[in-house]
Amino acid sequence: MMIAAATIDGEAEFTERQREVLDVVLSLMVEEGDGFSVARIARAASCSKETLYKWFGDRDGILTATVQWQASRVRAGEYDRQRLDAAQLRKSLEDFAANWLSVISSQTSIALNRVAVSHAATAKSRLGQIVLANGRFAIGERLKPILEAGRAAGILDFEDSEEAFRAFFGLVGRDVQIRLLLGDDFALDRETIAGDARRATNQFFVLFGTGKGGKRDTGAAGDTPAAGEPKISII
Amino acid sequence: MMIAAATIDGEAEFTERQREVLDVVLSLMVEEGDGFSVARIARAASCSKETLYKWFGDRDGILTATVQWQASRVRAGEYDRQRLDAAQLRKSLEDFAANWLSVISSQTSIALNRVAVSHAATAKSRLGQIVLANGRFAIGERLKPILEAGRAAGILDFEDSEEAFRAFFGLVGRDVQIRLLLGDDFALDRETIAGDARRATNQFFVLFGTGKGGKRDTGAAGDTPAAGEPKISII
DNA sequence: TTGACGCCGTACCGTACGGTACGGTACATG
DNA sequence: CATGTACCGTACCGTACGGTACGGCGTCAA
Repeated sequence: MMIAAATIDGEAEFTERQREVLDVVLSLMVEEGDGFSVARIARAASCSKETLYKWFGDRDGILTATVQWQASRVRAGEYDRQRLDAAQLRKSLEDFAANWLSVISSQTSIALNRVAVSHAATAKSRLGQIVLANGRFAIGERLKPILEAGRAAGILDFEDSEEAFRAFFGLVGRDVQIRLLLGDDFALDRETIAGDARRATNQFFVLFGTGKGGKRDTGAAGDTPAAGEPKISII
Repeated sequence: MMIAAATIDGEAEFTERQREVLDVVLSLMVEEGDGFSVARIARAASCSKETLYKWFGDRDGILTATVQWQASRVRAGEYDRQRLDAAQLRKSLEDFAANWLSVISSQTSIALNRVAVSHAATAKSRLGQIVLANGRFAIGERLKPILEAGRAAGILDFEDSEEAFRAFFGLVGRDVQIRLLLGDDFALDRETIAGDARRATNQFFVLFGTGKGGKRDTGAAGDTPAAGEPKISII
């Protein structure tokens, strides 16, 4: 009984043992996509199939719980936005971009997105919605206040923060995610990520900056501080 | 015997009957993802499973042939680049963007990309590479000469045409493809596509235009000519 | 007419999977 | 100790799928 439930936003409550099992499922996803059987999960996690079905209902419930568990795990990292000058805003955006690039290029994110995409074809799965809510839309809701603060401070200029965010999204991500999802294993090391983040931020400032304090160049970045560990989530 | 073979670039040769069958497979993909059996294909296409296996080898061969058939089908549409002034270049890019947006938001493209993404998890399938070659990289190779012509004419300024293309790619696509792949069924009608294409082109000119003849605004587009039918491919 | 060929429809086979049931064990509670 | 609970390991079941085999039919060429 007592199937572990959770919301689309990833607010799931799992026991310690359940989290262990879900981590095993996650590693299976990374290694084999979603082409593994429930029996394989049970073997890898040293638990019984009966327990898995009792906890999560069915196979799709196991995958859903895994995605929610991953989503709820990395919820930390609030970007400070006091002391807002152009340099500070630029650094925030750059960190944000680097962080997001490191997330979407991680094996975990690729695996989760692949599974969610393949399950999105058959509408009877919420995986796609969950990944969207905790990926694309979560970072949108987290970045837009920063952009709006930049506008309030006279550093940025745009009408719709959603549109501004989507432009930033495109400048940062470009073709990275679709290429990775389709199996193009091109390298994306720390230096590349940092350079891409810097370039995207520069381009964003060219498009939406007011000029009050921002440098302007659209070329490739030179030396730039390495991005920190991923603080924002997700998927 | 005689399994129908084709290259990664989609240069496949199929008989009329084979093409009929592959179109049926394509419609099945659109309707049900890749969760259909070979028996289902045979029933829907009124052919025997034995014939399918004879033609395409195995199930993965059927899917691969379908992707290649779709890729080889829509190979038309070469953008003219004589008479290159800024307005002409701007229109080319705008058409290109609108065209690509209409392609990636089509049910066919979404279905094919979903199948390719899910199969990219297990390395024993070429689907991801085929879609990449005929999607992302094909449009890159088709657009970059246009960009370089614009640079040669003094209208655009960039160092690396690949980087310029990727910026254009990001400005046009933004979050559209990943949202659609994950099942976010948001509307993308002709007017929206035309407006997005115009906005992206404007932003691209802001970033990479020399100013020799291009208007400059980054805001949302007003009235704009509707995009034509998809002329460039693909997937 | 005969035979070869290509294809359809269907039956068949082995397997692997999702899901359930059951026995056994550790532990906690009274 | 007795009882209940939660779980593991394994066996089991029904089904559905990938892949193969076979009979039959239309076509075409000799």
